Amino acid sequence: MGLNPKLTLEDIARMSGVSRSTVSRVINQQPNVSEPVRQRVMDVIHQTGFHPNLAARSLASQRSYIIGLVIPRSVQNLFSDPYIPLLTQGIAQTCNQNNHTLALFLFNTEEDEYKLLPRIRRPGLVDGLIALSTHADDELLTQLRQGDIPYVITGRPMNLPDASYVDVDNLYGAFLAVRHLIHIGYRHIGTITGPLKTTTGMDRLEGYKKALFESFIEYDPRLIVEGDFTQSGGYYAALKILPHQPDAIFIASDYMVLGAIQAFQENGLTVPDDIAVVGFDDLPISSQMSPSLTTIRQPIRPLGAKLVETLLDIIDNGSQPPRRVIFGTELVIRESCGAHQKMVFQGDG
Amino acid sequence: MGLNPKLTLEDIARMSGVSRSTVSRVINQQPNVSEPVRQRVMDVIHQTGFHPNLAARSLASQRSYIIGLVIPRSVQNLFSDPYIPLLTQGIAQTCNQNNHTLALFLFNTEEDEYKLLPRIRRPGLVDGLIALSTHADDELLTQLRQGDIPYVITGRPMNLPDASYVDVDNLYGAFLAVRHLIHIGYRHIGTITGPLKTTTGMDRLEGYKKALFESFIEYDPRLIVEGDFTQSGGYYAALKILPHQPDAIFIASDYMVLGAIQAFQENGLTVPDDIAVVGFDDLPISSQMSPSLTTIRQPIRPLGAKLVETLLDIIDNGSQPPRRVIFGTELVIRESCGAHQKMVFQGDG
DNA sequence: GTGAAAGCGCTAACAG
DNA sequence: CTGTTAGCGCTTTCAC
Repeated sequence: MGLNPKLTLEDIARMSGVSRSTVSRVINQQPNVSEPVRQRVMDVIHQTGFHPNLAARSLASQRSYIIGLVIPRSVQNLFSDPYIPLLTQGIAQTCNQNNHTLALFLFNTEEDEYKLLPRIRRPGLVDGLIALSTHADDELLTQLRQGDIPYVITGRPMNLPDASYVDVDNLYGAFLAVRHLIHIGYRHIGTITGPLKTTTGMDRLEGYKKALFESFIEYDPRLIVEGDFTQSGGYYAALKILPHQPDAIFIASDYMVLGAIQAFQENGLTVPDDIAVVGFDDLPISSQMSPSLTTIRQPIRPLGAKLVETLLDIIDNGSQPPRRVIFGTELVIRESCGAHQKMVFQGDG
Repeated sequence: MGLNPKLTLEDIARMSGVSRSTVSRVINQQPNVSEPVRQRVMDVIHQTGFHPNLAARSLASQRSYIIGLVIPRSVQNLFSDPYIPLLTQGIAQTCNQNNHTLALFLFNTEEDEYKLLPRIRRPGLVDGLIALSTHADDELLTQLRQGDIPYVITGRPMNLPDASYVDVDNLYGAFLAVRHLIHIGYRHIGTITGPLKTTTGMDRLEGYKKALFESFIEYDPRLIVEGDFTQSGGYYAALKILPHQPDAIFIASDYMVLGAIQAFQENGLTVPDDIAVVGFDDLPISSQMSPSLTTIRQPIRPLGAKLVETLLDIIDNGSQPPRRVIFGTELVIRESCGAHQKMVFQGDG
């Protein structure tokens, strides 16, 4: 199979008795090649195991067919959150399907940031970028806006009116979660939020407030504790909220739930009997843990797929007008909310 | 700062009154440039925000400065295991430090495998590859051996005598874990292994056996259950081992511990009182969970760093002789083994 | 439908 | 120490 490693278009052309251009046309599936010729060239290509050199193609066509995934420092600590690997899987798979290569830019340290940002912007490397969303003052976003590289952001960015992004309906998702708790009968409902300098954190808090408001429940500021989407963040936030004795709690990410539940256990509280829990994300682990987690499902892999598709669209057709895609979310009722114990749940239409 | 996007070496050369070659020399930090000239060129480069085109550089120098990380389908389900993201961080960071770009090749489906393998081998894309280890019959390894791309493998591969790899001392690590349990006083010690068609799984099982053997404890085959390094794998393996009433158990990865502990809880067993546990990896979560996990620490990030360094060495200096790096491991004693309750632990010299 | 020729922007001998 | 020159292997007009 994989025979001569260093063939060029020229060689294939000679071997099939045509010109370089024709071979190029065949490889790129362009029209204007007669069927017999196409066949002949294809045969030679298969027999030789030829692959065109990508650097040369990039240089000539001004397209590398590489897209970059940028994970800024501010979400680095979240890399153990299964959310990111899951999203990455969706992105990687869609890259493959579209014959693009995925470059991964992880910013570990501030030093990385200095070295990496200029490199990313080098011409001839990536055709476009997918950036994980962060707070507004992130250096990365500034650079993206100034640069001329097509990009798309996961999650609505804060001060980037012209940016394209893909997001889920965080507000409505959180609203669903809290309304569900209210329907079951809880009234003293707390929340552990995401970082409130991100739109994701803010929107989910808004949804929480909206659900309470809709049911004429006044919210107690002491029952709102800011988390940071990490497991240990969830743990400490839970400790902070516990003295105020919520009977139920909406936690803005499943990964934080893991930490929070540990805090509950250490304080002798069992879920859902002593405290009901609804999360957000629906990670694979959420259905397997015990008690299984009632949560808001967001379509993580499809989100990754859409990010790639949107980016490719922008690369091909320009960044204007900005693309905005919002995925819906879905309430998944399991054990941790206590619905099955407390009442016969009858839908919440 | 980021001004004109489409400058070329030629432009910089003209602007600083020298030839293209000289600018190239300055950029690549080659000798044979007088200090004044270097200064002048550097000034122009900074003022213009010039970055050389990477595709052109790749083509001319036959080096892309991109290295690929290949995660085969057989470890895809492990992508939620924090081990992989951690390793990826180490790899990414070291790539940055060495001015290389990291390309991520995730094989989700069999289809991906067909599309991706040929693409990876295209000339002009990657300078070399880091492959996560898998079982011997993985298509990927076959392809790597046949191809002419430099590569290095994480974990000793099975039937690849000439391959370079970076690994930890799995056998001795497992040995440490089990010897520790024996020292504390347990005698009916079980193990949940990794996949036994991988060297990692096999070596850790060997270490378990060796420790028992050394203490003249005959091993009970019913206390050895094969896992697959996943959380749910740990769960089911634990269910399978429980009827045979081990008083302690060595679990070949911390991530599997998470599943196993859930199985213990559901069966009314508490750790370490009813069953002692020692894991392997020492993930960030291992010290935070409750009870905190006694485990074998392996230096995951340094491992990633060494992988990159080894690969770059191979790229520069050839793949012969094969490089083999084995990292040591370390027993980290926490709560889950019950050492502190059972006895005053006095080291195990 | 096919081929010839002109680059893409850089590196790397080779002169000088 | 610096400049000239010849490619790297492909895409892409433009003729025919």
